[in-house]
Amino acid sequence: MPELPDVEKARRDLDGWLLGAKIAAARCEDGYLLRPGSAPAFARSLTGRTVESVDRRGKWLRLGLDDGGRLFSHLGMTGEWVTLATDVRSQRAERARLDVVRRGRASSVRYLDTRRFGRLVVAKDEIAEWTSLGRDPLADGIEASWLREELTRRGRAVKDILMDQSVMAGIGNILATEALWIARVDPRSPGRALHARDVTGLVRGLRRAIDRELQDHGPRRAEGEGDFFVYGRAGEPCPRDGTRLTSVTIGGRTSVFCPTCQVRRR
DNA sequence: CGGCATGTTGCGCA
DNA sequence: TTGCGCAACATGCC
Repeated sequence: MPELPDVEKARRDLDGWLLGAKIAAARCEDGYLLRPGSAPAFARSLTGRTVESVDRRGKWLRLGLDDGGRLFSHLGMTGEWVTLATDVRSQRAERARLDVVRRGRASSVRYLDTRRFGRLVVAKDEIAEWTSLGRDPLADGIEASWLREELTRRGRAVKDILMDQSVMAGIGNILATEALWIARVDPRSPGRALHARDVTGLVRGLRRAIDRELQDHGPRRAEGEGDFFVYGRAGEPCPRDGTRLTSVTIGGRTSVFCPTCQVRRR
């Protein structure tokens, strides 16, 4: 699920469920998700608090509490927040729950995470994972001049730079793959080799890829097998020119691209 | 059984 | 110091 658009959707959900709500009970028995932290500290720090803000930066979420404390949440690979009635048990891997009361109505917000790569961190102040994040494409916007400077000062593969959370926050393998295809840039091209036009193309590509995922093309999402241009489609024809899509590994991640219309800069 | 997966971190080697 | 590659983390699905 989670790259920037999915995390933004989670933020909107949480904002709707939790803003102004008082936490009547909080539980997370999964010590592995609390890195750092512990089940007792989680319950103690959250119980009785009121949620005053719900923010997102890159792939991180942050709840601001009335005593100045915060709850940070990273969805990892399979994390998601849902809401259920207080007495309903989730069918899937539930790892934490916040039982809240808002305008006199009780509800329960649950954190589900099959693979448990996610994290929940309760802290008094900001945490380094949050403060060291780079520019957020949605919240801060991206300017071609800024991106060009970031790319041209690095020799690493452009796809690697796009996914560097300390440069730009929120871009993962899917968005980077899609944006590079839209911009017709080979993912292996060194950042500093890109032309000015490649960079403007990338800015547009990122925007399009993010907006596309932000749309709720919800109904037949399950069966439709994800409607990506090239992500997950190695071996299939390029939607633009029909060339067989190739895949390479960059920074340990599979990168699909069209060897014909995506230009490789040196 | 092996391979793969939307994420991050840490280690070892240029 | 920078830049990689790669294994590891925990779990499910082909």
